[in-house]
Amino acid sequence: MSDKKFYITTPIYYPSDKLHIGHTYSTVQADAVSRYKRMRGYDTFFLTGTDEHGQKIEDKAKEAGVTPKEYVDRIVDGIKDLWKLMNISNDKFIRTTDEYHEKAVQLIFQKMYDKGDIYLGSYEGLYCKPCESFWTETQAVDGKCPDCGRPVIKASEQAYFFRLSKYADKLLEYYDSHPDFFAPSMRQAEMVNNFIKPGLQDLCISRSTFKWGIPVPINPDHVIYVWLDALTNYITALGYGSEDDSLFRKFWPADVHLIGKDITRFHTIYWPAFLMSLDIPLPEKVYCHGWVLLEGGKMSKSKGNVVDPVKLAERYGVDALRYYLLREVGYGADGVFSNENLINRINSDLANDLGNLVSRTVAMADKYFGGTIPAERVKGEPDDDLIALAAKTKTDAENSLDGLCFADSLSAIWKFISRTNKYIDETTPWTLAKEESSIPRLAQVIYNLCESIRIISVLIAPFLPETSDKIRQQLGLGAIEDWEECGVFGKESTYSVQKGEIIFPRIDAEKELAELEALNGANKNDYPHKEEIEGVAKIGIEDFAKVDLRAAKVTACEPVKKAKKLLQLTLSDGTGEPRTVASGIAKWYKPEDLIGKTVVLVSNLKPAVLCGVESQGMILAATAGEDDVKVLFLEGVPEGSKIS
RNA sequence: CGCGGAGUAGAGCAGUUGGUAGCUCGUCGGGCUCAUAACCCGGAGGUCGCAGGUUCAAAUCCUGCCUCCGCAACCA
Repeated sequence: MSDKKFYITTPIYYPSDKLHIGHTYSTVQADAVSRYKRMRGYDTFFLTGTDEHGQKIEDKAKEAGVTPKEYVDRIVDGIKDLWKLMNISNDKFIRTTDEYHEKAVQLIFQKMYDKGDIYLGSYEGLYCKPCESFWTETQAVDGKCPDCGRPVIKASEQAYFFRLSKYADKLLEYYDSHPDFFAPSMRQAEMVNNFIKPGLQDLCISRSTFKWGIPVPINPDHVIYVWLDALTNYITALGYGSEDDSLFRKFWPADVHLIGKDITRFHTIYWPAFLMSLDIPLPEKVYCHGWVLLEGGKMSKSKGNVVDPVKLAERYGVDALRYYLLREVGYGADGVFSNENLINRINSDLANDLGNLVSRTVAMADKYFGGTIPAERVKGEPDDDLIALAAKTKTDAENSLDGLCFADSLSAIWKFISRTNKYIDETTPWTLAKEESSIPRLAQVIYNLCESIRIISVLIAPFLPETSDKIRQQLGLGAIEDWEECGVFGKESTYSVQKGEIIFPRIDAEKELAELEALNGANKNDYPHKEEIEGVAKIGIEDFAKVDLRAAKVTACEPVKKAKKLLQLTLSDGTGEPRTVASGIAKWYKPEDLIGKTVVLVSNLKPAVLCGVESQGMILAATAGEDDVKVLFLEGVPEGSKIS
């Protein structure tokens, strides 16, 4: 083994539900890099796992009538199966409920505490259980979580805090001296401007409102709260804080933390600050990839997209799904998933270009030479060009992959695949086969094709491991010895091919899409809101009577400064006193659309300050579509009329 | 003026030391027949968001504006 090491991590996933295509995307990327680094001789450690504590899981387990551990065990099994299915080559799977992790986290807490970076304070606020987040009064007016819209509960508790504020300057220094820390680099400005410059708040790192967590060592009434527990997995997995920390000494610091862009803040601010507090070196790079979006917006069952990675892999093959994810989504950018795109990619890139290239080459070797290419060969015109591109492709693919640009790397490889297909047209083997005298030339052509395909089999191995094996089998080759063999054109002296199954069968796109449509149609219903309506709890008339609804006329209206979504309305509600209400409808209405109209006012809503405007109530509007809101207008109703 | 990103052929994207606008898919036409109705070649299709400016020359630099997106923030 060489002294080159490589340590890469994925986020640890929260096992409250089954994982979806986005999680698969993260993990597949990490897998591709890991395989590549291993092939290049790096001593590689690839970590993934699950973040299993928290109130949400405690609650879900209670609902299901099992212990939290029993609950997560079931889901974690499913996650492990998914990674097995996707051919993920992780070296370790950490669970935050693993004993060594819990012990190490307690030790970490103690170290930070001893250093004076943790203090006991008190936390007051409104708490959203599903999101495990505290909100301030202004954030959660109306008693709803700004994130998910579900009700929040009042909570005030003693809690331990981490002195995050202390590390602001050191963080900035680190960013400046490590220009590659953020990937893509634009995330740096985002974090600095939004969080560090306005002033970092100390971070709450304990809870006493639930039990499902790692106990705070110095106070058993508290459990350690999410980020200190979760982020530290990256070092506890290597044995930090345990008797045997040899892996930690070998692999830390991490070369890449691969994460989704939504958790950038935690990995580029909190995590480095934790490490500074512990006097541990910081990771080299945090790569924040984009999201896999669905056609027409977010994932939703009623849209009818099949996004369960297991179903996709079963239907189209694991490598087809891996290829699609790595090829279709750009560096750090969001990508759109659609069945149609997936099928097109499979057909054109995998079936037509790659699969068919292997198929026609093997078929010719078989037909003209009975499978084994003779030793007597003659070189010819386009050979050098093909060989030159093979060499260039290797460097191009490497450079892109070193920079985590998966799509670019694949794109370079596919250029070579195209060039190889073209080589067949240029050399017309079927013509050569007709003349006895040109048989040696034919042998050379077929040999060059086999060499090209062998090189391709190495280049695609990090991305499509199964396909690489299948191809090599048809070429009569064994396992790949090492990465560098894709730089040697002429490595094999000859080939004895073995015809095999079609690697990527073409998909009849029209038929397939129709079938998917039918599948979705089966569980789609004609009333899209049915589910959500049924999910709302019944209330009595006395509850409804608490809400005072009044007709009110809009006398003035203007946009709220520093707010994109808010309009400030002045209403006449029959009391003679003007009322100011802020409403988040700027996207759909202009001030002049509203002035003079009569709207429905919730008149007894507790006032709240929004962007500097005191909003004394709210007006009613209907969510007509996913991104469409209609204010309810009244006609012929005097101001102040009670509505019930 | 909160911070940042982006607007290039029907779709998805490349393209900054300024110098005839490219790729993939789709589309149209041709070639070939080894192959998975695959492969290869060619055509059509863009006033490079808008308006100014610098320059012999701007998608590329500068200024202003419009639109979209992400983060943050208040969708009461």
